[in-house]
Amino acid sequence: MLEDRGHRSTGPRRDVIHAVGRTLDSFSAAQICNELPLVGRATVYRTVKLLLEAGVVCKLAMPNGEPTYTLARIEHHHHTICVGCGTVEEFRDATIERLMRTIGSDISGEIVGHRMEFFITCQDCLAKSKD
Amino acid sequence: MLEDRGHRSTGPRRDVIHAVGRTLDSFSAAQICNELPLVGRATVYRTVKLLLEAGVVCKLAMPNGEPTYTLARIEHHHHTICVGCGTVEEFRDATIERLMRTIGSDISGEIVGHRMEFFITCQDCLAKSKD
DNA sequence: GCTTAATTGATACTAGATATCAACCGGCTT
DNA sequence: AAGCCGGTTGATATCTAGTATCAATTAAGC
Repeated sequence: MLEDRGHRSTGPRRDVIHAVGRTLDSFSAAQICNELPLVGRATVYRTVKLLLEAGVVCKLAMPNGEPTYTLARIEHHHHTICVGCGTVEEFRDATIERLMRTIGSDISGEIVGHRMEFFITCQDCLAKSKD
Repeated sequence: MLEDRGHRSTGPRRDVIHAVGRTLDSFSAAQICNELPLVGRATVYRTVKLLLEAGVVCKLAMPNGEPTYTLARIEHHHHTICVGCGTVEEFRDATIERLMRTIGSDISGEIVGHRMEFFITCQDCLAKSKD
């Protein structure tokens, strides 16, 4: 429990964090609420927000706009989202980081961050679509 | 009114489209509702959705996640969003498009689209921050 | 002008998320 | 071990963005 950023280690928080840790690729706040009926909705959202601020999870939007959270395993990364099955994966590419630096000159103002998502059809879905 | 994609040209729709056309960089659906108290909320959302489907406007998320719409003046483009004043601008760079093609090999699966936003501090805000 | 199907808008509703606030409890002190 | 105290909790209410319903309206073709 690497959380203490000035916050208390409480039962509900541990529960939420464990539930999040158990997820494979992505999860929604509602999902966590279902898994933990004993923990209040508000607490789930609050805890997820803390994790978000701590950089432990990422919040991103599915192609249809529905918000989703994912565990951030890699420091700085982007995401691939399969439009077929919704699977989210982390992805990092040096080319992108290089691009960010070179592109700075094309933009008036100072780049302070960026967000980038790739919508893909994953191998599994490609295979399935061949039926 | 380049709208007719199989939809009727009605008063309320024209109102919404004019209101959208009047916006400078970005707008929210709620904003349009305020400007047009005579038009029902549902109709505003419906019309914006039509414009979205027609590719006339883009929907994107501000740094805080709040959804915003912008007029799409350029065919395929990305956005810069000033974290200071929230101004949204369109932006297009051949380097990015090239990147998309080269990056395909790093991703397992087939890229069907991408989303990319730059968070910046614009010139105005940079100037202001020097006080 | 008439017909008809698309459209409208009031209302209700959903989902994601935050505000409120009294009760609660983690962590420290003693 | 007992006690304090502010951070935390969770039931509830509220908010924002957006969609569903459905009777009443209206655009567009005849």
